[in-house]
Amino acid sequence: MSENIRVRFAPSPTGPLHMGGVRTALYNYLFARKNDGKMILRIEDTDQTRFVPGAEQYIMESLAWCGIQFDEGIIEGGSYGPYRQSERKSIYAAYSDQLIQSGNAYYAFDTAEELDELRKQAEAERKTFIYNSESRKSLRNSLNMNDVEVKKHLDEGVPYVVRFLIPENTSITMNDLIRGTVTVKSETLDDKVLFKSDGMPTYHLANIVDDHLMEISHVIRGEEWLPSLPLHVLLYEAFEWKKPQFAHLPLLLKPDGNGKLSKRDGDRLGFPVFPMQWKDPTTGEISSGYRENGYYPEAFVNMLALLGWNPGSDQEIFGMNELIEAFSLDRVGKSGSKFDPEKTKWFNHQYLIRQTDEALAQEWLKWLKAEKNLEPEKKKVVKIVSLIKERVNFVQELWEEANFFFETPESYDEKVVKKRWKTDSSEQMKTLAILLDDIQDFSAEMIDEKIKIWITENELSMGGIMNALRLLLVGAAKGPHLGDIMEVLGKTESIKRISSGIKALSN
RNA sequence: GCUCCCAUCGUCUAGCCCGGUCAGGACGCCAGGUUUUCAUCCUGGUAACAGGGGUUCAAAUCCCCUUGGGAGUACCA
Repeated sequence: MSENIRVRFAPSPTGPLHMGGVRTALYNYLFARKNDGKMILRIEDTDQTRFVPGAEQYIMESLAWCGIQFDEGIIEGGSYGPYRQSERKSIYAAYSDQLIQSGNAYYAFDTAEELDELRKQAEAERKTFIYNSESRKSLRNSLNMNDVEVKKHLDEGVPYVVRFLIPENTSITMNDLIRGTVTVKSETLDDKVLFKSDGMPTYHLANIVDDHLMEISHVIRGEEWLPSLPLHVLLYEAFEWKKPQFAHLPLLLKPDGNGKLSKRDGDRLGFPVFPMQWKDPTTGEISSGYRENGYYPEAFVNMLALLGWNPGSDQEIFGMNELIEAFSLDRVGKSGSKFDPEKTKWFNHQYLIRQTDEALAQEWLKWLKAEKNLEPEKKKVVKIVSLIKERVNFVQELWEEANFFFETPESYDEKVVKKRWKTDSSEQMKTLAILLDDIQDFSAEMIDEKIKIWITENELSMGGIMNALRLLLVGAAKGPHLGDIMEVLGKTESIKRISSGIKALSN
């Protein structure tokens, strides 16, 4: 029996989760489900200064909207809790102490200001200050003090942090499921802070301790963590703990130019970068979300899944269960992916046209009530939707393609008038109106048949008649089959539009 | 700057590990066809192995260098 698969998604509640984060969560989720493992949500809120109210709630709601479910977490519970690091505060100090005792960490009494100053100085000389095997020899830390001095500092309550002691002259070899073997020399690493002077652990310590305690088997996270992997590996070794397997996901890049996808790109190029709308609690600024923009969560997830992973086949449309079935970490690419807002729309189109007419009508009915204060008969809406759904990417775009079903045209597209409204159109339309009035069963089939016969008998041009008629009924050169339009409008409305149109255009 | 990661059409990508295919698919774009219009749809087209060196009968595929891009470099995660 192999080990139990346990993965976690560990966001920091410092703001809305952006789509890159959603993708990381998604890959974790797919991996867990595929391998009969557990998916855990852990909130990493060790930085009290960056706490943003509502962010935690937002993260959970977004993931729920996407259909990403957790087996353990702050809502779901579980036997490895608590799942919020701020509530695990008491756990970490002992591990920090353990590292000091084993000689893997030390106290550092340098103040933030002192270090800032050193960084500034180094920068002036076009160098970078690093707290490492070289510089630590001349700084205010326990490595340079005897036990009495250290104790004195501690007893007097001098603020301190705990730093990890990077071993000298070794090379660290790490294995990444996506990148293979990565090797780094220990001299290039710095003695990272593990425990802050405010009594909270840093990400590095809390993360390793919690992953160990929660028996995480696979750490699947963004590539921005790759540079701290050596530290994490060293930490596991210092604790003498079994390491999880690591997989560092490539980043999501901006659609144009270079760099990591950011909120600004969305504003600039006009697409959401967040799954749901977010209102900044301090500035009140609103960032748009996929949900509010009319995207189906399935489409959003499908798009995200294919951004950096592929099934190795030509299939592009995947439901969640199909994604789970097909997913594997070794088909995740190594290079960053530029996000394509256009293809995202295409995905939504694919999901929209797969909705049943009934379901789509239900959605649109809600929209019509909310946006246009219309409450049309459902049967009619189902019919309209069946006629036009192929044309749109979003439910809210249906109106643009179908407004004429609800509103009598008030103006007529001038270009079309010029092209389609001929001198004899007026007479022809009058005759046609009488013909239509005569039809008892006002169905598309019947209408089509009658018109066709009339046109043939009088040797009229199909295009000429139909285009002029369309102009009167729709006001423009757009829309589905005319027979269908008239069936939906009904006899009375159709004839009314023809008469008023003739009147308007004869002036 | 330093450390690490990455590199196939404009974009997402298959192919690379285990060298031999007209380098395949999708989005977008363009053209043609269907249609009473528009859209859909169908057909076709556009367009890539970053550059250079090796290894080999043969390199997108293996090796090296260059270039380009990305990330990290906080008492943030």
